[in-house]
Amino acid sequence: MSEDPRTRMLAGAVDLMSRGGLPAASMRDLARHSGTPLGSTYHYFPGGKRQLALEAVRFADDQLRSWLGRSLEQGPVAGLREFLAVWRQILIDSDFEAGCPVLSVAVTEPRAEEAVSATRDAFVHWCELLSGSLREHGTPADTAEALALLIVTSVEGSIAMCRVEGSPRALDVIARTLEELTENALAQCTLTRTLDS
Amino acid sequence: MSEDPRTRMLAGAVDLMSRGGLPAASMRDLARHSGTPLGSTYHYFPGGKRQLALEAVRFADDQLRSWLGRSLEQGPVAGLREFLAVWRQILIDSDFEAGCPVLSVAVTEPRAEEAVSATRDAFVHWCELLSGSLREHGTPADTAEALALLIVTSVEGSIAMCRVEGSPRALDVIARTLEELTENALAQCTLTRTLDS
DNA sequence: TTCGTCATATGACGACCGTTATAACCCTAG
DNA sequence: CTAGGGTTATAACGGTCGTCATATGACGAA
Repeated sequence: MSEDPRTRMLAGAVDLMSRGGLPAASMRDLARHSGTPLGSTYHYFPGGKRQLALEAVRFADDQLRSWLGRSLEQGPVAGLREFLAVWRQILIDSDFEAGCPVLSVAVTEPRAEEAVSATRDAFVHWCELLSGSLREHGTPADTAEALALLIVTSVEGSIAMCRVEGSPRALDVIARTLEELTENALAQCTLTRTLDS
Repeated sequence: MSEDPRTRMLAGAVDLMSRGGLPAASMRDLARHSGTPLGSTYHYFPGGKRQLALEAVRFADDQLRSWLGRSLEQGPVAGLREFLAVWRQILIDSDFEAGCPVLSVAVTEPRAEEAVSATRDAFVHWCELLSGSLREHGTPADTAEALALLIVTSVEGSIAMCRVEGSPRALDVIARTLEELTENALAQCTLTRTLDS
């Protein structure tokens, strides 16, 4: 609750962004929402809203990468489950008013903004974490990449769909399919390895 | 180019929305963009921006449903290809500045707005069109629904990802996977029917 | 022609935006 | 205690937003 103001502002910006994209995260709302004075904003973020948006996206990216990386130590399926569980919790905790902050910025901002390239980095990071874990467990590189991309994109789409439906249905339905596909990719590789030996 | 002003405004609103969500579609920009006077906006849309947003989402929904429905007459795979091709074209024609207008509104707007429930309707419509075609070709209902949901969500996520990447890569990669999954679902059902007879 | 209706044009209103300047405050160093 | 830099508070700037009132034009009906 009482971290340093700068971190509080970043976390607040992530939360506001996840509810309506960057336009919904006004400097005044952000100051009120994070319990910091409006005047301080430009003390911590001299670059103004652009810098704040950029750092907020990276903040959300780092946070999810940390969660995802830790749970991937227990294998790709555990990582997938964590990936899904995190977003499901965010949806439910916010009564389906919040979604993925990275997607919100990706959709909302003009493509030239630095914050947008940070969203691309975030998506790529998540894909690489997942596909890397799949490859470590024997999945061929192209299959791993395709499956990781399918996971990230369908989860992002599902988050938005859940938000407008006011229900975690979409996320739960694709969860089953994605788990099957992942287990399938892993089983196929163990089969291959068995045949090779 | 010279349809009635009301339709021009709706099409213009869809285009602006697809580039940065509803906040990016200001009434002034829309008037300029669609070649209609600002004062006329409230003549055609007395409900103001809310009504315009609602109708614009339905407009985009109807348009895609028409395209999708027509191509689905040639089977689920043809429909899937059309679904992907439409978005790919929009991305490329706009130099990756435009995405899915429905997703933009879904992410941008507070959940209480009527326009948001129109986005939910759109997503549901597309899922139903796809899953309906799959069922018509013998796929079991639950499999059809899960696959259709996976298609719509992953395509939506991919559109956003392509936009920030400035490349159709994501869409092309998931296209292959989705086609395989669809053909698999169809093959499995014909196999089942063969065994039954 | 005169009127009335539909469409276009213009300008203004209050509200909020991002941003900045400036004044008050706290707290540690000397 | 005093001095001074880092932080907080307040007010204001120009600009854009959605919205509306009003004025001007087009044009068929009486």
